[in-house]
Amino acid sequence: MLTAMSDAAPYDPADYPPLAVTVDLVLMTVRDGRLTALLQRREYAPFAGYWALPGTFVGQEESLDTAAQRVLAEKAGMGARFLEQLYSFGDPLRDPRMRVVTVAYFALLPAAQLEAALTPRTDLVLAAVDIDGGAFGPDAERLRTAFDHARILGHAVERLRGKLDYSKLAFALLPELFTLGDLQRVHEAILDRPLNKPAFRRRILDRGLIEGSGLRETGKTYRPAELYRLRKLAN
Amino acid sequence: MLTAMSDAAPYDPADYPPLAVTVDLVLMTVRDGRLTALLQRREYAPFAGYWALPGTFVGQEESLDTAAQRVLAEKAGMGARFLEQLYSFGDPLRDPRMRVVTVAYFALLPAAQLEAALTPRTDLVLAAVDIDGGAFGPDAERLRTAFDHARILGHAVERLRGKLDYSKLAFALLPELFTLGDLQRVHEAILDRPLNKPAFRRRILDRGLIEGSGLRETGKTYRPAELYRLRKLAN
DNA sequence: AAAATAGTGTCTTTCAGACAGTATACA
DNA sequence: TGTATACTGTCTGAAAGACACTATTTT
Repeated sequence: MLTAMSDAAPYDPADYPPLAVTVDLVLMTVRDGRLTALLQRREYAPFAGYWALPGTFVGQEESLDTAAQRVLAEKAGMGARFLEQLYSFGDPLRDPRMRVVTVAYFALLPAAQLEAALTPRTDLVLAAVDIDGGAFGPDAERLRTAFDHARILGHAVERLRGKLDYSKLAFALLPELFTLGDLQRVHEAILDRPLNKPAFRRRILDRGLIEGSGLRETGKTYRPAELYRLRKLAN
Repeated sequence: MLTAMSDAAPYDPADYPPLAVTVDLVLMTVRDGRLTALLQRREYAPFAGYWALPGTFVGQEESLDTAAQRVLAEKAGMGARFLEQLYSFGDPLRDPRMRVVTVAYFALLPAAQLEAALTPRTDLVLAAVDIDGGAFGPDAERLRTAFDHARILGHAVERLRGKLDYSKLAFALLPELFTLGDLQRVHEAILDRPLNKPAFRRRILDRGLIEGSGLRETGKTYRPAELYRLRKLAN
């Protein structure tokens, strides 16, 4: 029986059971109006042929955030515009081989940037995801997900929706210059429902987070929209 | 250098560095109009004389939630009305003795219930907390907190505020029967600001989560308020 | 009656949804 | 000129803040 550590004298190493700790990354973007996450096909048992989140063991001298950034750099090449810890999962049976506690993170990237980083790989897919953690391939077929990763995906979508209105997270999914239409489509993809255009514009502009660039779209067959950018100011 | 595990063949135990994993608990209540958390005075180095959150090591065969419930039972006797994972902290230097990753939880209890469970102990205090993680003793003196526990406290207060409006968490801080005034005082303590009474009543009653009991307060020197209870219905 | 809080009515402001209209690019 | 989308004006309804008022209990 374990006892509460703050009751105890200084630790005896025999007192604590060492566990493996990993970080799993939900790397998301909005592509073609759908919220998607990067999944990797597993080659080996268990769950061979199933799709899993990219992850890594946490090193002995490494913080959780650093481990997450390391996974991100491996998959997407250095930068993400948004990286945040999501939730930790520690069911003793979540990995059938051994006891592993995982700390899930989620990261956001503009679609163009993420797709560019992925080109060489064939075992990676950007899967559309829903609030229940369901993942769907290019032909809308359901993908079988490994371990408890469906649950992690569901948490990520939920967090994204919850923070959309009061954070700057949507801008991490867009290039530096974007139109209000682009921004609305990102919001609609995350919330999975259409939004009222005038109300959306008013709400966004009233927040004062973005400013017009004076530039306009080009190459469109209809009236080009003004390009906005995130204001550089505080926080 | 570690490699992403989903690239690797089945684990070689030498591949992963085992870490100690603990659970720390922010056990909160509202007392005398102030949001407070349970802290325990540390007897031994490091941080002897400082105040720390109660915690425990996570057992080899034990889920994170179960470990949190175990700490809760040790401090408050079985029941909490609300227990939720908060955030994980894994800075390599957060504990000077050894590498410890901690998963923080927070739990809510009515003040009367928590105070009853605490009576025998003198090394425990219900400290008023603020959004910056500051902790204050019975005479409003600032308490020195151990490890990164101030940061954990700040996260807990922030989470509580964020979820107050769209969850039932406030009711976990009240007895089964309570007045609308009691409920408003709980909200005000968590948000640390006064609320408008008619607007508060309308908002709460329109949500339909509570129902009048037909009973009234007794023993008050002024008009007794109606006692409400949480409706037993769905979710 | 005084004191103290419970509980209500109503005015105003704010903000989102709805919807129709005008504006401007290219084919 | 047609078409597609950008952008705007305005009505309506929902909900919160402010504030004054009435109600009900004990002392």
